[in-house]
Amino acid sequence: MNVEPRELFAALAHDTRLRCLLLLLQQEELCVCELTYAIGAAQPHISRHLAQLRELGLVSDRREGLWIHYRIHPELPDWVRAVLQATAEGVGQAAPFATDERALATMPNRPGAPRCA
Amino acid sequence: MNVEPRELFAALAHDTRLRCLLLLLQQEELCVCELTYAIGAAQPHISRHLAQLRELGLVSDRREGLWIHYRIHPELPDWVRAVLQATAEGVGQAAPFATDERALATMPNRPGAPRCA
DNA sequence: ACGAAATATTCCTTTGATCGAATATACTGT
DNA sequence: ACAGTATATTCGATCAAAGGAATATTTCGT
Repeated sequence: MNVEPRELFAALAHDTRLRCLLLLLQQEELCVCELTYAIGAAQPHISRHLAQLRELGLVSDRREGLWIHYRIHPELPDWVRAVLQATAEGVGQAAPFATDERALATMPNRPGAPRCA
Repeated sequence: MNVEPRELFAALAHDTRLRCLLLLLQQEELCVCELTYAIGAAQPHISRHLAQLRELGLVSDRREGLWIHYRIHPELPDWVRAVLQATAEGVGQAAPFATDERALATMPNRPGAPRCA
């Protein structure tokens, strides 16, 4: 897979998209409602930005019934993953990224996780 | 020094700025005319984008007579440097970044280097 | 003080991204 | 078939970034 640096960085240059990517970097897989809850934005807002990440090939999606689960694209080039990893280490403890994780942890009725129990 | 990820990535999301930064990552220090020659753009174009990098604190500048030498800001946070490094390793061998280095290598009358001989 | 070289800035126009609100689509259970 | 839930898309308006061309600034040598 080929990722143009200009397009990658343009994608990362928006808080909503970066927050989604950093959450996905931690959580393996998340559905739209989980991302919406964690970030605390309107659903169309999240969906729009997820669409951009999808069109760029940065994330892949998988439908499971009513839910669509997103994850970091499995074939993402190593250097792109390294960029994300470095960013997570650099700013992951600061707002709003750290608070996103905490918000997600307190979400009730999460799809996926509950049904594995 | 504090760098907002949104601003960092917005800065990297332009080829001219990324080309300047990747050249500086290799060359320690370069003046505007060297960057202009290597990239092959108009001087005001380069100068404008260098100004943005400077205002963001990503590069520092040093005047020496008629020339102004730029370098990666010495106090750049580690994670930002890691992002640049990963990018250089990922796309440094591809156009236009690789060709910039070759163009710079063939530049005649470079300030700085010549007078050290 | 003047001309020349290196660099920076301004002006104006154009293009592209983002947003809120509304609406559309896809799937499930009954 | 219908209602409800999750997700995606469209529309129109707004705002910021980028470009070309021209010009300003700083410094040096004489």
